[in-house]
Amino acid sequence: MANGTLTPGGRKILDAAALLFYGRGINAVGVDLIARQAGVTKKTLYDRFGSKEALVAAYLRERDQRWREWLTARVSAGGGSAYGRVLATFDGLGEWMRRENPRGCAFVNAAAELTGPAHPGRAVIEDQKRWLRGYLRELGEEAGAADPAGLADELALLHEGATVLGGLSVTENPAATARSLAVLAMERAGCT
Amino acid sequence: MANGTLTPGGRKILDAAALLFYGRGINAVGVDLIARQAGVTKKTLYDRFGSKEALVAAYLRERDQRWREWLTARVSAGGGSAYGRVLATFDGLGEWMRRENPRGCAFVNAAAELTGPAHPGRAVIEDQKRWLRGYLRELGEEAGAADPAGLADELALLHEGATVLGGLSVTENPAATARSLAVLAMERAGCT
DNA sequence: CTTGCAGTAAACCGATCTGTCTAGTTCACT
DNA sequence: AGTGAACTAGACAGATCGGTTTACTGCAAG
Repeated sequence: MANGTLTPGGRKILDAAALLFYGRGINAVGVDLIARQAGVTKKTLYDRFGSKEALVAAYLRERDQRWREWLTARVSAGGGSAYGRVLATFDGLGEWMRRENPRGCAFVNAAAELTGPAHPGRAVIEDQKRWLRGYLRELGEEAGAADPAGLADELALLHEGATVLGGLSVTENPAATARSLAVLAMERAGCT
Repeated sequence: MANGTLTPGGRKILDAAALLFYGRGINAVGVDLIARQAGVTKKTLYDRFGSKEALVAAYLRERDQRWREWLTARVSAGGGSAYGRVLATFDGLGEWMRRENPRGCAFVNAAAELTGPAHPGRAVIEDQKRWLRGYLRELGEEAGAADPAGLADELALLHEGATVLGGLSVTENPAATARSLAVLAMERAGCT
């Protein structure tokens, strides 16, 4: 079920599901609505994905992949120093939030709904969070942080905080706030 | 429908609802289950609260109230300086998370599920976030922050970030991490 | 030419959803 | 003694839930 091996019907279903799941919540969206919105019958949906659970997991997996590819590409494209690359993750986050995350982090939202520990979506959520922390740790290491793991914890916390505040639109520009705190964190960590 | 004016049946319903809504998600919990868990009939539930929407709002309202009272009491009881009171909010958050927030912020989780703008719970969520920011702003002011509003944005972001990470249990002690970042933010703000 | 995959159309399943209703009981207050 | 509030018990309604099934069409590859 890799991305390329998706039938046209499957593609339409996943696109419709992504929009509906993120916009209205996972439990609030039924498979009938997804199929209708995708212009596809329910049979096609079950032929392609097998269950709603699996469709949810596929939705999260694809969103995770898109975010990773987009962020790493944007950070690499900047061409700045290692120090600058860490800060670029916050600029990237801000842009992503504006464009794709009006309702906050899709994974945090999903975690709020997928309470059963057996749900296949839970593994995807954990993966997503673990990846970001690992990525930030790498960048922190390259920037010469004295304690890369500790710095990664701080940076991850800033990322999550910004995303939540952006979703609740309680603050003006949370990504910029997070970025300015990241500067302090990096200075303390001895980054250059 | 103030807290004290709640009938015994209403009390049991609200207690059961709070446990179920927070633990399993709002949309995943039906009124039948709430009534059964409360040892009460559905009629009582509808006589007391009128609708599930209203019950959800009441649940959020009460949780908000409990959090506010607990935090302010804890911060005041410390008896420290204004500077110390700001940091005490993070100690309080850490304790609260350990005791009451294993699944993250109830309001962020609720916001993920209550996507309809007309839902009465949305106003409670906004209130909750606005209150925390205002409280942090007051404390920052007392601590002599050059830009109390800006500092409040930073502190609120740290609070939310810690809560989210705590709910996903991706980091060891997110409240302590947030607290250490808060120190940096306060130093920059010129707090004494 | 045929096999098999991707798809449509639509009926069907049992369970559960929010919400309503009737009928009757307990109990405190006046 | 009488009233009204709070409650139990349980049937009922219409909609929707996730999921299955049967029958049929279009089409590309061997």
